[in-house]
Amino acid sequence: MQRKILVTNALPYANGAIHLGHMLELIQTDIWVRFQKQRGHECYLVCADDTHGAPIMLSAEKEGITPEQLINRVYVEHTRDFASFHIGFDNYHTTHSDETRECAEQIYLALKANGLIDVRTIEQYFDPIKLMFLPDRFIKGECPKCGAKDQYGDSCEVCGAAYTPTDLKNAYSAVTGAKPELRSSEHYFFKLSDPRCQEFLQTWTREPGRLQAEASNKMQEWLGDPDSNAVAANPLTDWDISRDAPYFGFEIPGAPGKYFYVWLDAPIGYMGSFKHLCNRTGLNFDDFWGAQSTAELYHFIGKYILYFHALFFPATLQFSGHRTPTKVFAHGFLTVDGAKMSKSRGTFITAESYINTGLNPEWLRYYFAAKLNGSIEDIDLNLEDFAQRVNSDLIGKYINIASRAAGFIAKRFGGALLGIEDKQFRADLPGIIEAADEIAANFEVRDTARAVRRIMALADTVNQYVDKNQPWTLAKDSTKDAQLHHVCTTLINAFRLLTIYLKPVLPMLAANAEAFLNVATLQWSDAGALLPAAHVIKSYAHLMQRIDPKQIEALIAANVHSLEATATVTAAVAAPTPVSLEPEIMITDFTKVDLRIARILDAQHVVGADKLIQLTLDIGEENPRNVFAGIKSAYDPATLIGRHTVMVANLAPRKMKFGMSEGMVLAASGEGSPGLFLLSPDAGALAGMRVK
RNA sequence: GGUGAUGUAGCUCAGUCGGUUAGAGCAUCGGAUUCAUAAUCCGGGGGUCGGUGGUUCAAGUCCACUCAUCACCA
Repeated sequence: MQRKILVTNALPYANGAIHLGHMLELIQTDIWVRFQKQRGHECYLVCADDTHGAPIMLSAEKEGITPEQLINRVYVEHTRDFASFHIGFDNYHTTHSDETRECAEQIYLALKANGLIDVRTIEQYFDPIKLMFLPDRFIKGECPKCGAKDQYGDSCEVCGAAYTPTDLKNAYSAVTGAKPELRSSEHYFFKLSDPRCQEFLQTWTREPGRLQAEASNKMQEWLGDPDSNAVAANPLTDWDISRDAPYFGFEIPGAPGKYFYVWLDAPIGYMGSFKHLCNRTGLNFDDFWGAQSTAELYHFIGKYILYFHALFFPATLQFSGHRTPTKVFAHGFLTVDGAKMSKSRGTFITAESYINTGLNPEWLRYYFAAKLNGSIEDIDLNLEDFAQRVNSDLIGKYINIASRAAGFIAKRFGGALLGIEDKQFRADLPGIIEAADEIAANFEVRDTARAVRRIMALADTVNQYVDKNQPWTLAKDSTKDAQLHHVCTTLINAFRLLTIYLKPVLPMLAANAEAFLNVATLQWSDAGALLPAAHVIKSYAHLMQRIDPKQIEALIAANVHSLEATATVTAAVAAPTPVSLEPEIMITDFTKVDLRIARILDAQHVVGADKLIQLTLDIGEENPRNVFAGIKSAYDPATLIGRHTVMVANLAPRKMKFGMSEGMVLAASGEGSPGLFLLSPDAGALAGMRVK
């Protein structure tokens, strides 16, 4: 039966770069969603940038731009990073949108009509120069417990004490340095202390399957024990959902100068993003969010925001006429080499730096998949282990299978396969077909670590099969052609099955493997059948490069003191040597140049060429273009496959030493400064789009 | 300080309901092989299961305490 599934992952805050901690969650979510789609289910992944709040407002001000300008810029950066790691969002939106505003207002008004909104006056620190109330994080002072200086308003980094800003000694505003004043103001509260909320959450958080066991335990701490006769030891307090102007966010209906707190509209951003998708595609919003919805709804989050997703958000949904999440999936933190990510050690690794250093995003996808098991345990990225494991598993075990068989199939049998009986295959390589259900079950419960272990164990048995049958020996005896053909066909079929199993984790590699196998997009159900007799496969080209430990070193180097590095680059760019421009042209001259977005289908070294890389480019034509590009000094072909760039599509074909070049790709370079930089369109651009 | 987790080989991790001699991959060592990008196969070495105490015929597994790490809360 086809399931109807909506998935979200936590909204990244629009105030900083995407780093590998974000990628852990994005990759986990993407693998799960790709798996569901591959299984034939109706499944959507939506997310958005979280754009509201004081930090955004103040950051923008510091840069001398509007919050809108800031979040627009960050949106471009974020979506670029997601695309480069193959995160397949069905919609990536922003919380600063009409859709999110509509949802937030509707929810607020419904809660209000339900008697769950309370207004009361509270006292808060106020910056007398900036004329704004200060969030806890923007008040600093001396720790009331240990006396450490320059501590934030919520907790002390030196002694670990937690307190409120008013406890700080010699408090000052982190924005202006002024001494903050206590001022009172009316705030709006969501009445979580209402018995209806308490009762609902006590039941909801304990329902089997809603939360992971560890998460459910943790929630009981906040909710108190419903089985005890005493009043819950730790009853929920009402949740302050308003902030005073100036605040970058949505004004609360009927409350001039009051804005929704960013954490109210952030999860509602899931709904806003989905609504945007509905408006685009005609999906029915209420089928997924209405109180009567029978669709499945899942939120992937980090464990540190369980509080919001397992308590506040379900309660706001429940009492505003919506359905609640089917399940909330929390994951742990990412550490690098056993420690918190650190900017000074270079382990605070941004997604952008990972890609720019030339590392393949699927290496990271595989490594994370190999470690994620669906629990909320922390995950460590051990860089040495990362290189060894990816090289050994993916290249040594899995890809090697195709590589070992393909040569014989091409040279001896013209690329054509033998027909293999299902029964025969199961006898030759027991377990490979049979494992499909078990591996699927592992993916379903997000135990990708177990799935990967199982798949690699299968790859081991395939390599043992090669060793046992020694195709290279068979190849020397002309009477054993049929046997050789059988062995190699079995191997290609095994490779195809493993590709099906790995596809959620390695979508680009799988796409390239599909091209090699000359098959249509592989669905999970394709594991039920082998390739037919006389099926012809394409010639084999290496599907993935090994990790060179030097690349890891370069990655760390690129992230050490990343702030200074950025500053240096900016300075270098700011002082270019004066350039002499080409003679002025008219627009008609320019439009003669037909620039197109090209997707790099394949990139290969050119034997005998010092500077060239051979590119296969898709610009939406029937046949892909063959283009030679002089970018070998700056790019590793393997890292180019799958990315988009810009090409001159109407350049006269030119015969080169190594073949016909049907266009050129564009790259930036500077006189005297090293480096060569291919152009990339922002996320969303499709192969064949005109650039003008 | 309280609560929730985690701790198993050099590294990364399995270990179900308590049940033979605690497993795998990688790394390392020895051998084989040459189809494959030095890839692959066979074999060896390597562990007081963080520590202490308990329950039990039997504990990596259950209980108590304790140490270390992480998070949340006060």
